Amino acid sequence: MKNHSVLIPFKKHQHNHASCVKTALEDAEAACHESGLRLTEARRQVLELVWGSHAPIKAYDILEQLQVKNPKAVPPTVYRALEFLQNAGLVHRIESLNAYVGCGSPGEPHIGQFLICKMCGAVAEINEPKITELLSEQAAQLGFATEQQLVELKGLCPQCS
Amino acid sequence: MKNHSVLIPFKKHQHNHASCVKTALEDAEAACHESGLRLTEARRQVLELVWGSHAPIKAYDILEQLQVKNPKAVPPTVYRALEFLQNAGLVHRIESLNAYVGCGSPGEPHIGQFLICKMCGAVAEINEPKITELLSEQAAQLGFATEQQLVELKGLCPQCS
DNA sequence: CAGATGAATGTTATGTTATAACATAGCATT
DNA sequence: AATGCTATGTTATAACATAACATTCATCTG
Repeated sequence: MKNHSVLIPFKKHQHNHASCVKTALEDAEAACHESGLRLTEARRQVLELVWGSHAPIKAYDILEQLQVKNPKAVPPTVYRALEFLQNAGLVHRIESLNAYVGCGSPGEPHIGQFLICKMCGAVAEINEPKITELLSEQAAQLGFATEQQLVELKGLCPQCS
Repeated sequence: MKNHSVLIPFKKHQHNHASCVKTALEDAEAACHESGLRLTEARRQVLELVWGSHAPIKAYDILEQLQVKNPKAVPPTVYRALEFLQNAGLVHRIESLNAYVGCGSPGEPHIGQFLICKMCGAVAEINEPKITELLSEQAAQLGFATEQQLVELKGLCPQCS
């Protein structure tokens, strides 16, 4: 029984990484075209690097890799691209790691919940309305009007536990 | 009807800040004595500064205030104290703000959930088992064994909304 | 197609957050 | 007093992020 709320499942070791990145980039192109956003070369390259690592990747690691193809890349280059990609709903920032992951449902802004494996670093993104609703509801009982939710769970993924 | 799961409620403007800090420090002393931990002067001072600000306070702001009383304080002074206080369950780090708040139930390690007001910066800490359980449960359905939970909601507190 | 406009990128510098690594001091037990 | 452990002092630097201003590029408009 497939759980449709899983946006990025934990990956099997053997999955075809190259084609999975390719698909993500094509989806991103489509989503940007759809909404009139410009997925420029710099942005596309950063997105490719983010997807290239299934574990969350840090800004300066992106920078280092980016500099191979683009020697004049500097921190603002990366942070600007990441900002764009986050606004476009193409990547998420993992607050507890200062790192970034590709988003599982590009183009549709949504509330993501993240499961982060302490052992292998893999991340799964889920979008479980039950969680979202319970959180908003509990907050509302205290008179708090929720605008953003941050949910990050750390533990062991199926393969590591 | 009081909700016992609220560990640190949003404060009224008029509450007696000084006595509220004093109580927190006394509780901390007691909790440390209980568990054989040493609440040294440096640690006590940092804890006092954290409680002195009801909004989350940043490490370098703590440092600046600490230096008034202790001119040789440097970043490691503060970060070591904060690490101790976190392990002792006396303060929590708010990941999305890189800042720290006093813990509402000192000494008892627990999973805290935070409501953060975007307007005034106030934070409320709750500990709602329903949330904790739902998160663990949903994760478990994907074969993920949760060890830590991070829940931070941003929005407007009762006074600001 | 020339010129205007705004978005994107280049560039330099710096701000902010956090830790490594090693030396010294303080405290508790023998 | 000698030992060993915990805490603190000290210096330096690592890691993360943005400000501010200059330049280039794409797109539109007349």
